[in-house]
Amino acid sequence: MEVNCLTLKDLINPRQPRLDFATEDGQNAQKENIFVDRSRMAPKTPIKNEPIDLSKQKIFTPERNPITPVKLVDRQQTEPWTPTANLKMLISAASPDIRDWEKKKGLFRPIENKDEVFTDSLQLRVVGDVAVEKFEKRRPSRKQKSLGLLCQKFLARYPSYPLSAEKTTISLDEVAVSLGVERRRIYDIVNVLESLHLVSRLAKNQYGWHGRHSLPRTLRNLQRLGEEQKYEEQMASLQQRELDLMDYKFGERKKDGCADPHDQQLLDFSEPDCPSSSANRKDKSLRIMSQKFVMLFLVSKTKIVTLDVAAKILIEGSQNVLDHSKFKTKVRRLYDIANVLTSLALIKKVTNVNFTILEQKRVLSSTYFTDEELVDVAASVLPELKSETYSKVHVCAAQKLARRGSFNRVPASERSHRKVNSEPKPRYNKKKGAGGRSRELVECGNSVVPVVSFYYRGKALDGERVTLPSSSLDPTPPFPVHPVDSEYCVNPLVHQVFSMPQTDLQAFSTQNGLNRQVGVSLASAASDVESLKPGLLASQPLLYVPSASLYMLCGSLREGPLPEPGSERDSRGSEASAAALWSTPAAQKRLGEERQLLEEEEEEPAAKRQSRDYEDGPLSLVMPKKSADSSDVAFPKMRGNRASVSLEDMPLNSHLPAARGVWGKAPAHGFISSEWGSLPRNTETEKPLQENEGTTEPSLLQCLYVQPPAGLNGLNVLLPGSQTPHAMRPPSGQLPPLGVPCMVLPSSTLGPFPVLYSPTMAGPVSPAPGTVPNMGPGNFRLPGLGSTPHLLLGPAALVNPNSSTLSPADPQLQGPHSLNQSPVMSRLHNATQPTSPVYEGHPGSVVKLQQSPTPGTPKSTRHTHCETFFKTPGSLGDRVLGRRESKQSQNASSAQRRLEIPSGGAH
DNA sequence: CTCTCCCGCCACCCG
DNA sequence: CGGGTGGCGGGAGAG
Repeated sequence: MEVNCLTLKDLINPRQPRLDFATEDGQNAQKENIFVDRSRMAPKTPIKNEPIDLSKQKIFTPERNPITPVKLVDRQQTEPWTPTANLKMLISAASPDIRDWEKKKGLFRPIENKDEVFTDSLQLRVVGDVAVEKFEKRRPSRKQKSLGLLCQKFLARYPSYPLSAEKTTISLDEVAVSLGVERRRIYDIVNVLESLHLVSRLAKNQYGWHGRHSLPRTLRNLQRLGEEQKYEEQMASLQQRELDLMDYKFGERKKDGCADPHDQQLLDFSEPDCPSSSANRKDKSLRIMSQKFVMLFLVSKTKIVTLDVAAKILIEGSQNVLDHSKFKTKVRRLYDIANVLTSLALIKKVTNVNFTILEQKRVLSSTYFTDEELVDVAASVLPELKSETYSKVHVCAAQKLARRGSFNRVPASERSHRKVNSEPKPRYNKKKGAGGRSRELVECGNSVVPVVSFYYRGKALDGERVTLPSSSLDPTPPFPVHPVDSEYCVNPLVHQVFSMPQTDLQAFSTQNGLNRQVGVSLASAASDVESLKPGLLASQPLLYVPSASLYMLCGSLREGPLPEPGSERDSRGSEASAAALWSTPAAQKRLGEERQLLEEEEEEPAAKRQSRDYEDGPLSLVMPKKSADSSDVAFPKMRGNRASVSLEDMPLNSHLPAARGVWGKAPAHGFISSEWGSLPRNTETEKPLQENEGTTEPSLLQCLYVQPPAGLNGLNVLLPGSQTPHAMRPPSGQLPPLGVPCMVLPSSTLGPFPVLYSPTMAGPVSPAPGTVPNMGPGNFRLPGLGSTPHLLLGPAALVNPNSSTLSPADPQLQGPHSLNQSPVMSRLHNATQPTSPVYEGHPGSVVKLQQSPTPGTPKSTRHTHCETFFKTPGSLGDRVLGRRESKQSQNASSAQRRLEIPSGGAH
């Protein structure tokens, strides 16, 4: 307040801004994102050129607008003294909020300092509008300060696909200043980018920009790692655990204690990896977390991951303890990571509805997918579907559920249990009865909404869609698309969806280890909840609404040119060169730690990998140093080359078909990539949807609705289908025949959950009916997609997991992806191998029908590729600020504030 | 109220 | 050892 007063006075006399200000607000100065108003201090000098004098900087941040700090433009704005400017200043002085708001504006502006003109114009514009805007907008919303936006700005500075020859160095100090934020924020961004190898650390304060060239490869590697680590299984087991927990609570603990075993397994897994459970700082690094997080998406059939689930998995990976505080912290980090990944267009937040099924704990606030969007997607996928229909279905279903109370929000009272639980509770322990349960469920995973990411990327991100023919994102659609003409009917029978009996569902879920969500939802489907835990009730089967924290992978994550053999090599070459360029000791080091692992593995022959699987803990690969060592051991040969080497994913794939089968998985590169890659998708991004052909479009999300077999009472199943027709087919006809009338629902509704499959269903899903008999219980996945969730299980399976018959015969089916809950699966690393016998006999194992992604699949569709929004390569001025400055800034706070950036261009 | 997640303290560890 | 990094979690904005 006082400060404000002073400010006002000062403002009154605009011409003489008080330098004193700088000192006045010391505190504020420290805050991040606060922009220093250099202009006041030295109004005319462009900020860039000026050295930053932190001591002088003022905290005040008025923003750039009026006077925008930024450099610039000196005078233009200068005009601060224009009436408008004055007004602004006054306002700003008077209202902190306004000040902030202005700041934000600045942040958003394009960062390119270079475009002075641009900047200037913007500023001018801003100035003109500002007054008005100020009043209106008031402070920048918190969102404006988000890491995501900051990241976008950051990315806007560099070309997504820099020329191989060009080497761009990133000065953290400079960037921080440029963006007007504290360096700390930049670390967050850079760490995530580094985890994906978009940048690499060259030296202190210096990072090298690599761009997305190697992203596809990186993603493939991550996918592989994720598979090896059995993340998918972990997710499944996590869910299972929760289910078990539920049972437990109810005193119905499963006899087998499958859950326990699962847990145990998980533990086992993690332990190795994380050797010292040490919470080694590194283990917890954002970089690693980021990689793991990405792995989850890659491995997920649905490509949808909830932060809650991710957090749990990550926590488990490093430690067994799952206390609330840790969980909370993890989630916080995941949000940070998710924001960056979102900026990269690699993932997208998926949220359709405001209610969540299982949990209700969260109300979704943001809606990324509008009904319209969904419609578009649907249309693209299935031409037949009218968008209207689609939307109606979706909406209706949601509404219906809502009406039915499916989506209930958990009463606050119940929710509160969370806090209660926060005590160091043992994992899943809930103190609260029902309430607790609901929570648990929630955490597990909530929802899922299979959605096509690609399309949305454009909207969501609003960035321009970039298309790079060669480097486009992976075409692989997240969900398999069913051929239009397939048996599946697009019949929106929403109501059917609701009809599942709880018990059945529950049984399924429990027995089969379906996702918790699924199980829950199913259970809840039954209107009676009583039998079930209260919390659970609400959900309906099919429609899962993702919680706010739900994110989906955009596209397959594959970017860039892929896999054709030839192309791959090329990319490698480029990578190699890039690597070479950047091969500084520091960079190497890190790379070695993290990256190397990935790369090396890639090259590793399948056989080797297998052996190695055991060695490496799930997490180990990701882990930096430690892992590196281990990796060395494991993969000695790779090491030297890693840098140059790119991966040979292809070979691997071939070796491990099963593993890679899932769509989305990197795997199939050979096939998939080539397929996809070859398809010309360029620019699809622009109209991703339209492409449609429905069949071809991979990315769509579709859900197939399956009619329930007799046994299931009314259990309707939706299958996500998104594959292209071709893809869908199981390679060998392994697919079980599904004769199901299917409804196409947005995949989102289904989520990653398993679908129920009933033998009764007659029609074979795939054109070529698989030889696969219906195994009773078994999950199968839709053909074509790896992503496809495996779903259903035969009753038998339900009953006795072990008994379930898998068809061992098909190795493919067995892919790791199977949702199978059984923890056991996870154990079996080998499982990945197609041939591995391990699967056989695997209890309860889920059978994978096919790996959909099957490489073999012919057409892959292309996907739209998502790229970064901004491709501007702007170069930055490179002036790096003196480090000391930066340092000061830290202390002093704000050096950062300098905003040169203010360039106005908001994009 | 819960979900997000900004912000910045302060420990860690590198150079 | 100074200082760059970055884990961590309080606390507040947003819905």
